Amino acid sequence: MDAQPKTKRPRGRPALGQDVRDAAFKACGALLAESGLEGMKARNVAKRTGLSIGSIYKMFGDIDDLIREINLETYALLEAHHRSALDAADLPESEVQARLMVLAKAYIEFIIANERRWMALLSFNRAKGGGGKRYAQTENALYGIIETVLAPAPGFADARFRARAARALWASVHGIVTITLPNKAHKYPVREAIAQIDLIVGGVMRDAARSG
Amino acid sequence: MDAQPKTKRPRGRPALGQDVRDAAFKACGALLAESGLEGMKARNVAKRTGLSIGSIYKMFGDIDDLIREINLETYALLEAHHRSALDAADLPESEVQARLMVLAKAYIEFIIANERRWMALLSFNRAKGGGGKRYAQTENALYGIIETVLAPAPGFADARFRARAARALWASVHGIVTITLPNKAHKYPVREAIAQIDLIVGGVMRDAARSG
DNA sequence: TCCTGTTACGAACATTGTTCACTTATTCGA
DNA sequence: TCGAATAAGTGAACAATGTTCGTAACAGGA
Repeated sequence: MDAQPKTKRPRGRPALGQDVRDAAFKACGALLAESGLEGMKARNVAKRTGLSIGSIYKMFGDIDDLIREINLETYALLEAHHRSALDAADLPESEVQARLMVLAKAYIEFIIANERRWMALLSFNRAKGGGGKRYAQTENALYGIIETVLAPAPGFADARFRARAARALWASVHGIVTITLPNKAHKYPVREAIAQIDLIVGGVMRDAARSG
Repeated sequence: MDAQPKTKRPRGRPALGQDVRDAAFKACGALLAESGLEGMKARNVAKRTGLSIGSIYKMFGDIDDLIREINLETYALLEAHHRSALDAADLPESEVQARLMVLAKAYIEFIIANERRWMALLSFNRAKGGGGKRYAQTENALYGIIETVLAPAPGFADARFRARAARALWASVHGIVTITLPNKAHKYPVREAIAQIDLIVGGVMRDAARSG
């Protein structure tokens, strides 16, 4: 039901529909994947979608808003990728360290598969600050995954400690991946990143288990 | 001696001297500190120094080159700050974990005191890639400090392992600081960052001591 | 004094974000 | 059926900024 909206259209030229907006947004994603933020110019998006510059501005506000929206999508994709990797690994919940490594590797995979998207997110956030509440929400979702994985481990019974550890571990993985993957000094940057992550995660987990 | 250069000036209009270049570079630093990369426009630098735009381009190549040079200076300042903090703390070399925490706190202090400089470094490097060999060199100097501090700790005798651990720890601290300090969710972001760092560093150090 | 080579200068160009007066498409009322 | 009203799309035009390059300024030599 309610396939046809009961609200009569007001008079005036018909507005561009959600479908057009979606197409334009998709075009942005394609542009980003092809040539990074450099390629995501208002005029490029307009050309791709057959719209005028003015319409792009009507739909997305200014370019920064558009980039924030793309970045939000990137976060969502990242979260989805993490969840599906964890599902696919199908490890018992007691295998906490192994499950954390699955997440870390999923992060690396995601970055490699979505390099420009990821760079766009980082560089934009550094330069102009994050996107407020909606960003924070998505970040918390990510931390939530880690907290859940961490829960059964010995030494992580306290929820407050677990929350802090989840954030610390996530940030550490993020730092390692951010610094190591683009570093040309390593012949196998992925291996090196994983080794470093293993060093940190292993250390923290074993220590918590013993001191717990 | 050799106060006056023996090489006669070639004919032609006198070139802008190194002193002018230094002044212009300093002006860039001031501009950066005042208003971030946004303020470091070619025209602003020209106005500040009383030079023409053309001269700025002659001296620094394009704007990206200029930013890379500023970033290189930032790295150097950071390294100096680390070294002096370590000296000032005056802890025995055996107090490895405490000395690592001194370094981490020095990092935090530096970021707070040089917020825009630091953001410029990160966002530019994310967006356009680092500055090649000279960057790598300075980064290695930073890792070198940590390796040195790490050396006396039990479990870090192997040089290769120590090098990896130094990079992993540095990256972790970097990640934590990068994510936590700008995060408005925390009432005391500095304390939170230090607590997270302590969790990671403490875990890794104690684990290494036990696993030998 | 004039010539020549070097360098600084800044007007001019290209690109890109952004706005807004105008055109277009549609509905409503007569 | 038609014109008025109105909402929305359009793209020329503006502003800011990176970058280039023809020209003027300057210093040494003839």
